[in-house]
Amino acid sequence: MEIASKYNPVDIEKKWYSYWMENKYFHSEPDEREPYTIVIPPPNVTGVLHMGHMLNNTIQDVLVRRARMQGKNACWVPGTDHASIATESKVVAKLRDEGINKKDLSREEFLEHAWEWKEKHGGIILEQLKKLGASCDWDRTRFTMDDALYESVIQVFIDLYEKGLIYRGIRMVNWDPKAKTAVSDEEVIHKEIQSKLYYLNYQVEGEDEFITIATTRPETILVDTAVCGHPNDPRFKKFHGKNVIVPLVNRAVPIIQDDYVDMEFGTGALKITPAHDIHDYEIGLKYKLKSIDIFNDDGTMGDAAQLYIGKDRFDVRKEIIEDLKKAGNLNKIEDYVNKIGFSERTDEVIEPKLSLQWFLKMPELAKKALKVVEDNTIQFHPEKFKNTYRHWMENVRDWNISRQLWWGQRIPVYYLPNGEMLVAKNPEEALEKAKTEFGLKDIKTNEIKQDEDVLDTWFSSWLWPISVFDGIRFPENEDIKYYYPTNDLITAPEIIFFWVARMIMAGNEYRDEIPFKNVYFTGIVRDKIGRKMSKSIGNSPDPLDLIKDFGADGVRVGMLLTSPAGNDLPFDESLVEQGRNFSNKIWNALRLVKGWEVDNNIETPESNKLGINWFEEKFNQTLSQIEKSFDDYRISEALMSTYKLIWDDFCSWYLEIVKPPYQKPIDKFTYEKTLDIFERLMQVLHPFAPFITEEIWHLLKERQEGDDIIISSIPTSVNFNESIINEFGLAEKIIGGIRTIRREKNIPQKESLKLFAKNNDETEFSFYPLVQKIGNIETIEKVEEKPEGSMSFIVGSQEFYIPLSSSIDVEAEIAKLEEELKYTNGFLISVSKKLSNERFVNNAPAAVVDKEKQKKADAEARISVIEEQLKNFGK
RNA sequence: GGGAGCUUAGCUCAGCUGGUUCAGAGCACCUGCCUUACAAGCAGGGGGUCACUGGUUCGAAUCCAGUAGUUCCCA
Repeated sequence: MEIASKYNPVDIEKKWYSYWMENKYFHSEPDEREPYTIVIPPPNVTGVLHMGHMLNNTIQDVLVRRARMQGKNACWVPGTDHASIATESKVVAKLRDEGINKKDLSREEFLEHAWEWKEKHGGIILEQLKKLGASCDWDRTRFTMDDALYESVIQVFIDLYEKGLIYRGIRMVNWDPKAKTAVSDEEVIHKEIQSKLYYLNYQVEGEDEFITIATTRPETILVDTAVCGHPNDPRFKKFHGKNVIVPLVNRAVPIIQDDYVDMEFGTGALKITPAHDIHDYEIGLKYKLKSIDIFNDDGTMGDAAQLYIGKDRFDVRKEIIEDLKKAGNLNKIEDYVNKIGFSERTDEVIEPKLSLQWFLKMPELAKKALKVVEDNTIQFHPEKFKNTYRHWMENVRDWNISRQLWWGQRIPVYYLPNGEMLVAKNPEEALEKAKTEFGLKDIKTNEIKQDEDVLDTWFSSWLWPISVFDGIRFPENEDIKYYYPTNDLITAPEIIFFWVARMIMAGNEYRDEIPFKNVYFTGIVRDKIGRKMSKSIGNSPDPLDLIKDFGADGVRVGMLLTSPAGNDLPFDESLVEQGRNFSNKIWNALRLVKGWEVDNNIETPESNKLGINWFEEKFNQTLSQIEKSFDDYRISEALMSTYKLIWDDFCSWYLEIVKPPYQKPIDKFTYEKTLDIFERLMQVLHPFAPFITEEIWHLLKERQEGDDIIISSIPTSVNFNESIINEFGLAEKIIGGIRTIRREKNIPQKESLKLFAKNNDETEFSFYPLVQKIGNIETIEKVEEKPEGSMSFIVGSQEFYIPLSSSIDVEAEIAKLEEELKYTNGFLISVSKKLSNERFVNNAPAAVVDKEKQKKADAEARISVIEEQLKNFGK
């Protein structure tokens, strides 16, 4: 068979992915087997695949493929979420490019455009995931605005409303003037910003005096409704009960006193703007101050400002300072660093704004959701995220669930002409309820108005593990009963509150059960110098290019090799290069094995038998480590063990041991054993590198239809004989000794050597035939004395000699021995010290003391061997 | 301002209940090899006072306290 010397993934990956799809291997239906379920963290319908998705979905695929090979009924549900803010703004922008203003469209017309956009761009990420090898059950693909999921959200809203957990209220909310909607606290990112502190003089009404206030937001003074000082502050006591004049607009506002004010900050005087600051708002409530909103929804000045109407808030800030300066009210300007909130979605500066919003009460929901994590009913990996989770849960605030947008589930609240409201699944039901429950027998459809707002996208995502199985609408359906709770959730710590916490709440509330048993938090993929990968910096490679260049397997392996749970992944192309090289290594192992000609008449050489026996033990030892790593969710560790098992143990040792001489045939037993081992290795690797393993699986042996690695049973570890592995370790050391001498003396591998072992009580090394083959050793014999003109090395306390034709550098030999003697003596001293310490001998466990005694004996034996050698050199 | 975490080789990290080779792995680096599976390779090698200080202990990278640096979360 002719096989290319370099592995070429492109065609192979395409071939197998379609093959798996055709055979429905990713599809799952409930049956008698144990289920294994993962729901994908639904990517934004607006997004394209980035490196974070690659890492996250690779891990999911590894777990799903492994579960499938363990005989579980594996189901990985894919899908997308509607991302109301992001999508709506994209659609608005697209319409703008076409000369259409959203304001000119009806809600229905706009939604038509939005759906059109979704149909066109919505599936991109999912298609890209296929290139990565993701074995999602594509027949189960869901979208948070699908009818079933939409209805589920509405049903849940109604239910929570009826339970009294949802309420409507005027609150200070985080207003995003770009998206023109409120966002939740979790969607605000606070950043330190270099700004200015402006000191402004307010004249006291009827006096010649001024009060100086300090503010970072001079543009809001126009709607100030008070100035406040600390009750104990002598600077303001005398003004109590008087008014000050707000500059420029010349409005009189009261001087009030409250201990909220920090006397040390600024001038100790605080301007109060209840409509635009949460603390001012509270003071406003306390002193019954008027609350005047100065801004329009887009962040421009509204009519209430009286001045600068229609201008942007940041432009006004510059302008008003000039005007204040002219009017003589500007005292001074200082540099000042403060924290400003930015919208997570649009990066716009958040405007605190009073507005009428819908909220979900959190304390009760949070309490239960905290408990299941605290008691490890749900396990976090790594565990440290429990702390973050606890902290948030214990300080949780009500969730603002309304968004002033159109793209999303419209809030199912209907207002009657008299201002009363009701909740209903749809307008028809609302009408019915108005008639029956509110006694409005003659009311008409157009007299009932539905709330204009939609629900926060997370208000659909939090139901995801339930709603993808339609478990909200039909709680007793077969799917939800079988697949829920899901097993593992793989996600980023950034959305632990947005999503993870809320899914747990929803699970408790609607299934009375946790949504998943384990949460694996991935890190952030960063570039070489530690920056987060982002489109704007342009420091992210295109994942699809990477797959093209290095193969999906190479990318998967490369990413996972250095990515422990919860740790950031500093991405470097050398990683995927390593992954690609690994594919190539395996590929060439295949070339070697498939190049062998089998001769049924050859006996199996002793060295091969030894190699095979050793590898079986080693395989099981490593397999048990891999299993343990998986149990602990140490995925990268599991991969590293697999990597070393294949590269080091199989390729570098095993294949070299059993490899027949050039152009000589191989015996049947070794050949079949080797195929068998190779096959098992590919199974162990399959979850990490699905494509190349499937290809090799089919190239190794003739397969019946349906005998595919993806659905094969992954090997499980059995007991292994550690002493065989240890003895092989000694063989490795002997070979190492031979190689060192070859290198030092420049003796090529082709030139065979003789090896002598000092005859002593040491047990016979069973691995000698293997040493002979790998070391190219003609004969191994026992001798009483070191042969003339030979070099030596020691393994344990066994001496070996290799006679050389060339002369020996006696001085160098002596120096080497003396060096070693010095080290061993030092070691002996430290061990002896320990053993002569009575407190150690008395307090340490017997096993530990015995070990130390053994170490001492070994060191002594070794010392005497070295000393004897030195004696032979006449020292 | 409050809380949590981290600090081990040039880089990314292991190191589970203190006790073999407890100072490790991969990559990077250096040396020698185009050895007929693989130069996307082979065989070797160097490199760390385990942040610092103190404590507990027969014994500390490991447990405790403090200090410094750093990251994240919350306000």
